[in-house]
This record gives sequence, C-alpha cells and structure tokens, in this order.
Amino acid sequence: MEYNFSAIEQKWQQYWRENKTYKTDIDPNRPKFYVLDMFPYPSGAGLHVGHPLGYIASDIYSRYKKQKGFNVLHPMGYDAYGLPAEQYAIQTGQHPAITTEKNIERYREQLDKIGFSFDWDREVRTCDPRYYKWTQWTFIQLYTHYFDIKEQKARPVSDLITAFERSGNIGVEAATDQEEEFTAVGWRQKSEKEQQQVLMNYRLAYLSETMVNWCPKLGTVLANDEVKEGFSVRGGHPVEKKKMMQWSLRITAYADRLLKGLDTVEWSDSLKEIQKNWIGRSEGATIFFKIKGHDLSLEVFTTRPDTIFGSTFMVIAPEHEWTEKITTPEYSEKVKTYTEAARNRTERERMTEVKTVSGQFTGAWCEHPFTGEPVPIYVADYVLAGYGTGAIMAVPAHDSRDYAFARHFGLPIVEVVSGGNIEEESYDAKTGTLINSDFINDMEVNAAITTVIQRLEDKGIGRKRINFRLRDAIFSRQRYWGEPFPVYYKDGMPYMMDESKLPLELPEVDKYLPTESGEPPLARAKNWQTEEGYPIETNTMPGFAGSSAYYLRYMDPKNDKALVSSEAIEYWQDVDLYIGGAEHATGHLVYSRFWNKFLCDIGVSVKEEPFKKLINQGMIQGRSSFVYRVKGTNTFVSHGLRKEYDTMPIHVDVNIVNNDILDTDAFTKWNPEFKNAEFVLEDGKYICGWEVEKMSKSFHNVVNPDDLIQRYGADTLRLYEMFLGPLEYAKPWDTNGIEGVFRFMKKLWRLYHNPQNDFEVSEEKATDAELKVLHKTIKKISEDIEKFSFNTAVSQFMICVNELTDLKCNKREILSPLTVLVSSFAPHIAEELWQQLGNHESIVTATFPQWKEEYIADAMDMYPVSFNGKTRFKIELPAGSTKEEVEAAVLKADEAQKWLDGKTPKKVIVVPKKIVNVVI
RNA sequence: GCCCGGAUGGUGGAAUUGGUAGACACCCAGGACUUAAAAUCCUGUGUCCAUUGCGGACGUGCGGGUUCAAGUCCCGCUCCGGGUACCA
Repeated sequence: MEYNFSAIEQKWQQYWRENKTYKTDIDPNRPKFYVLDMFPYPSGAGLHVGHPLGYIASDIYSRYKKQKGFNVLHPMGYDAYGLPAEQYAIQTGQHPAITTEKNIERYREQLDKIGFSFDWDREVRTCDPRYYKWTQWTFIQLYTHYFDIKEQKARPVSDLITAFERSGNIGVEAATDQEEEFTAVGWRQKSEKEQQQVLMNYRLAYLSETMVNWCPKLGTVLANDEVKEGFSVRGGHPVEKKKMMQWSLRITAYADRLLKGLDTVEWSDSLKEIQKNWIGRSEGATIFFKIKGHDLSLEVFTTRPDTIFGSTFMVIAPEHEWTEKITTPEYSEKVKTYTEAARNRTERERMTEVKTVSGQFTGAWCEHPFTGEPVPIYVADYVLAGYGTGAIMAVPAHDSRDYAFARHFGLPIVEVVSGGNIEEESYDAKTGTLINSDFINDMEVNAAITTVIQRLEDKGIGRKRINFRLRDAIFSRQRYWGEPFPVYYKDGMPYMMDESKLPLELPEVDKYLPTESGEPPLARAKNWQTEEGYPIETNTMPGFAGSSAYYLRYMDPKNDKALVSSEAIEYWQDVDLYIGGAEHATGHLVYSRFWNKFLCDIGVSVKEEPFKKLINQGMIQGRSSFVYRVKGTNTFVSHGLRKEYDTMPIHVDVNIVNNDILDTDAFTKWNPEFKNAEFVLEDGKYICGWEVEKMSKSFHNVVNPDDLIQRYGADTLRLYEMFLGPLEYAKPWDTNGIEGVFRFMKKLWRLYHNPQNDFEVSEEKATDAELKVLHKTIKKISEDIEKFSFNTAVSQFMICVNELTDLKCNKREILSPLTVLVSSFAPHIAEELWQQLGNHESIVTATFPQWKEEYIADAMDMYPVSFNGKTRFKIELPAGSTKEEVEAAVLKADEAQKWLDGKTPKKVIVVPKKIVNVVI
C-alpha cells in the first residue's frame, strides 16, 4: 500500500508519547489559550463515533492556535463518579473503583488512537482523593461563607457573627431563609445550638429539611435538572416529592449574577436562552392582604400589580403553612380532604392533570388593600408552594389559569385592562389601558405597575420584588460512589472537619446498598466516625460536585497545597474555548458558573465567568438499517420489493451492511434466529431500508471508531467527522461517505511521492497558478478554523489537492506550507510528510503560514450577466474595470444581442466584481 | 401551550453585507487500465422538455410581498428537532 496509515499512525503516536510533545507549562513569553472539552463519564460501552466529534474539533483548534504562537492548555480527564458503575457494583459486588479504572483504561486506549494533543500529565479524575480533596475543601468554604446582597458577593460567616453581635440581624442584607428578626441582645441570649441554627439559614452550603425529588428506584434524592417530566434523567425511574434533611447549596443567592454574566460570554443564543429560562427572573411586587379575623396578612407575589383591582379571589397552595390556621371550622373537613388528596397525587399526576381545575374554599376572607372589599381565599394545587410566596391574588380577567378557576367555581371576573374579550377568554397581554381601577384608570399597563407599587410602598403593604424560578441545589445523595462530606455530627449538629483531615477518603463497605433502616450505604462502613467518636455524614455529593471546578484543577493538577496556585490561575485565567454537549445547559453549566463565581469571591479564581466561548457540538445520530421479514416466515424481502409482501421491518447490524447492501452470509451468522433465513433479492442484491435514529445498541446502529481507524486510519476518521457537516448541527452518521475522505488522503500522499512511492519533491520555483492555489487555501483554512467551520475547511483541502494534482505540482515551496495547514486536521500524516521534507522537529512547532492577497488576486474578473434577473452568459473583463466600462463591454458582447433583441435596456446594474443585470 | 433552532438534488452538505443555487463529497451509470479483483483515472449525474447542433422551462417546505435581483429580507402557514411547563 502506498499510503500506509497504520504504520505512520503508530510511529507518531509513539513519538508523541516518548517526547511528551504535548506537555504544557506556564510560559510568560507567550499568550495563553485554554481549550477545554467536557470530560467524559467513562462508561462500560466505550466510545462510539459520536463521542470524539467535539474532541476532534477542539484538537484542531488547539493545534492551530499553537502554530499561531499561543501557549495552549488542552487537558483531558474523567468524570469518574456516577450511577452506572454503582448500579453495576450493586448487581455484581464489583467495587465501582475497579469498574471505573477498567473503563478509563479502555477510554484512554480509544482516545490515544485518534491522535489527540492532550497533555496527559494534567489528567484529573473526580474519584481520585487527591482531586476530591479540593471538592471537599470547596464545600467547607461554602459552609463558612454567606452571601452579602449589598456587596453581591460571598463573605465569611465570621463577619456575619460580628454583625449579629453588634446589632442583630436587623439591617443585615444577606441571602437567607431566616425570617425571625433579632437584636444583638436577642443573639446573645440564644444558646450555641440556636445560634448555629440561625447561621445555617445564611450559609452557602446548608443543612435543612426540604422538599426533595426522591427517586425510590435509585434510592436517592435528585436535583431539579436531574428530573424531567417526573422521571429521573438517568434510568427514567419515577420521582416523587418527599421532605428530607438535606445539604443544599444556596445557588439562588447568585441568581442575579448568573443571569447578568450571560451577557458577557460568547455562547449560542439558544443556550443562553435555556439558562435564562431556568433562572427565570420575573419582576413584580409582593403584596400583603389582611386576613379577616386574624392578625395575619397573606403575602402574595404578582408580576401584574396593575391588575390589583381585578383581583376577585386569593389562592394558596395546599402546602401553604397557614392553610389550616385560616380555614374556618365549617370548611375544615373539606379543606383537609382536598389538601390530603393533593399531597398524595404524584408529581406525574399533577402534571398530566394540568387541565383539570380543582380547589376548595377555605371559608376565610381577606380585605382588598385599596377597596376594602372582602375577597375569598381558596386553596388549589395550581398554585405551587415552591414558587413566590405560595399564594397568589387571582385576577381571572387577565390570567388564563385564574380564568379557568373562576369559571369553574362561578367567581366574578372583572375586566381591568382593555384590549381583550373577557367573555371568551382571559386577556393576558401586557398591553392596554386600565379601566375599573380607581387611581390608575386610563394609564397604560407599565405606568400602572409603577404607580401601584409606589402606592403599596407608601401604604406599607407591599413592595417591588424580583423573583427567581431557580431553586437552591440539593447537594446530598444517598449513594456510595461519590465524594464523602467532610462533616461530622455532634449533638445532631453538623461540624466541618479540619482542613488537615482532608481528603476524607471514601470508606469500604460490604454492600453498595442502603442499610436495613434505610440509611445511605456509607452507614455500612466500619468506624465511620471521627477520632473523637463523632459520627460522620453518610450522604455523598452529587455528580456535579466533581465537575464544577475541574477546569481550574487542570491548571495545576498536582498541587496538594491549594486547589490551584495563584501563579497558575494568574497565567491561565479562564477557559477560552469550551466544547461540549448542550445537555448540560441546566446542570453542569449552571453549577460550575455558580461554583466559579463563589471561588472568585473568595479569591481562588480570577474571572467572573469560567467559560468565555462555548460551542455545543451537535449530536451524531445513528443511521439504522432494516431488513423486511415476511410475517410469520423466515423469508426476508429486499427493500424495493417489500410492498408486495406483508412484511415487518427488523433492525439489522449496520456493520454487516455496506452501501445499503446486506451481507447475507454475515446476516445468517449474526443471530442464530436467522440461520436458515431465505432472501428475496432485487438485481441479485439484498437492499436494506434505513432510518435516522439515536445511536444506540438496541438499534444495532452503533459504529465504533476503532473499526474505522483499523480500516482507514485515524487521520481519515478525524477528517471525516469534520466533513460530515457543521459542528453544531445534529447529523446522521453514514460510514459510506468516509471513502471520499480516504481517497483524498491517498491523493495528498501522492503529491509528495512518485508512482514508485518514493518521496519526491521538486525544488523548482512555484508558478503563479500554484501559488494562487496555495494562498487561496491558506486564507480559506485560516478563516474557516477561526469560525469553527471545519467541514468547509476539509472541502478546501480537497479542492486544493485536486487542483495541485491537476497542475502536477510537487514543489517544496507549495507542499511545505500545505503540510502545516493540514497538520491540525490530520496530524499523523503531516508529521510523516514533514519529516520526509527534511524537518527534524515535530510539526506542532511549525508556524502557521500567512496568505498574501497579491497571489490570490485575479487579473480578470468573471461577470455573470443576467437579463431581467436570469443569468444568460458570462464575460471576463480586466480587474479594476469601471462600472461604465463593464456596462459598455457587456452591451457590446455578441451574446448580449440575442437577449437584447434590438431593444434598448431600461437600466443596467453593475455590481463591481459581482454581477451585471440588464433590465429590458 | 410558551421559548429557541431548522427545512436546499437519491444522501451529507456549500453559497460574506440580497448578487452565477447545488461547491466539496457519497451513491449511481458509462468508460479506461487489468487475465481478474483491488486501487487509480476519465465522463455524466437537480427535475422536465429538446437532444441534430443548439438550447429552453421549472426549481432552495407551502402561500403572499419588497427588490433590477430573494435560499438569504418582510407577512401568514405547514412539518421536524431542542428546551420548558400550572413559575402568578
């Protein structure tokens, strides 16, 4: 074989390993550039062709940046804690560390074969104690800090204690669940335990009894982003609401900064939109409604204070703390029945029954703050306890849910904003003029909102309020395979371990299951207590703990004195380019931004946002192949003839299908069930049908990169993955197309070699035509890499090689820069050719060539000439011709006469260097 | 329901600010080389009509519009993908 990819690739992979070609160090003389991939969870299935897509793109970019003179940090590691290894451990008794280690080895082997430029000396694994020491350390920092709202940053809890000792919590503006106010005296009168309980309401990592997503099948609590439509994202098991004592992170304190930061990063609009919606900022007012017969005021949150005169009833959530208190004896029984029914409905049921209106009058009334009219209070489960205050003022005329409720219970509907037809439906739009509204009559909605808020504040019965949908992140998991909390309990109160005790290593257990009494697996560990005998926390941390700051750790992975040294963070700063899947939009990408902001507040990281630019690579979908079995037989009909029979499509392994033609021998061996299969062929072939589906084992459409590397080489695989289409798009994998890229590789090789496959380049001076091809290519490749348009870059390589082949060009002056151009895409072949060209150092040290416009410029411009917008012929004119010259030349041209047909053109449009359009 | 994307040949896709639609490939067909195969090379390849040489008409999901000129801009739909869901 002329182009012996397997020898070349092995040779250079070994060379890179032995020479540590990709080792990176701080270098103050060169600008830094940090390219990061989302690190993988090493699953047992290994990599399929979809996984490396993003890695290839980031690798090309890294190599390019290096050749552009940057000091590039391009690390890789493993998100090694996770459910699959633990589930496997439960089934087999195999320690998850062993499974994980094995899977990592397999991943590494696969990754190495693709020829990535990772600096493996910087590898991190989230399950490594040397790594999770810093995860635990950060948790302690979160515990010992609170969020100062005025300064919008984290401050030590010790500052808070000082403030309490001086003047209590009155006037302290902090993110907190603390409702009770106290003075300095009040603070001092509290017991140690009471004080700790108060402080817990301020800490950024706090223990509290909260409503959690409990997944009985997984035996653990899940965060909001781990639950989708009432089922766990991992495994798809039902999830229910349950009240439990849990560690949480006060991420809500950072909601505003998380939102504002989005304006400063280069992420796709759709991703920013997802995060914006997830954070869910809404501006409105909090209003107090006096409850009749009680010394209580019901607090509601509304984004439409302008509609207050249309509020004809109140609704509180079934879980509202006052539900029982305010219900009159007369309604007590009914309310109890209702709230209990509501509580017993699962999340799932509540969601599927969205359209069903239900609720119950409590017998209680409150007073309208402006009119003094009595307003009835209902309890209904369309109001959520977890959002706002868990209570609303219902305005049926201008809120569709309130409208449905009012219609169902026959409550009055009062129109207060003109513009809709409230006989038909509620008018929810935020435009119109206020009516039936006393002092805000005739105002526009926005003006009315401001006026009402002002009036509420003057009367002391309400104020402007900004509300977020974002919830605090529940941080405990009742699982084994995760980071242990550096926490012990004394008198039932949690205490942080001393930093010197870190890392607190994950203990051995006899079984990876909860205890008989329902405690998490760590409760099985022997001596799971401190030296003093205090019990240690038995929960472990969730998946996002380890992945929230791994990008910082890569900067200084072996440091055992700090998460990252100030020298390293000052140099590397932040991630310049982050590539990964969009599925992390509401999980990892929110948590790590929060985590980084906190670390920034306490002086560990130096940038407010960790990921400057982020690209989501599109999913590679599978292309499934089908055979058509005649129902009830063992006969299979080719795709084109299937309609003549009563058939059933069956997935067939794509690896025994080539160009949609089934290898029938392989098929009979593929599954014993088909051993005696018979085929109805067309043109002597069995043609398969196909469909685009998710790439998955169950569809038999998984394509393994190892097989392709074996057949075509890693360089071809890299190029083909890029050639498939734009990086961000979802696109189906079709192995057929790889042949075209493989042909290109062979053609490239032949430019440097004679028919006997001997290296042979000419030292002759390049011609203008050859220089033009080269410089056109340098320009296109540079521009395409800068805008991550790798598919068009590969096309340009093909065009370039086709043209050079046509020109029979084998000149060093052209081929040498071309080798550098291609090296970031196909590093192995480039290294080989580079060496053959007489270089002694790796091509990664080469400088990326710069194009010269003078070589690209044409002496002539080609003008397509159209008549009334239809292109009719082309004309070549000297470059730099004036509009008048172009027009004259066109009208004089022979072909023009035919289309002019003797008429005088009404108008001639000349766009220099572009087009001529003659209007007749 | 709401919010984002997207729709271009048999297939993947290309096309600065509106300026030659289909680059580059795959597939397919025909041919050259070969005992044969592989590999390689050449030709054709949006659809339809005409094919004796020209040529011509239609074409970027659908229906309108703006413009000398629309895949690209505007209005109204259809379908597909993603996010989110009683968030007041």
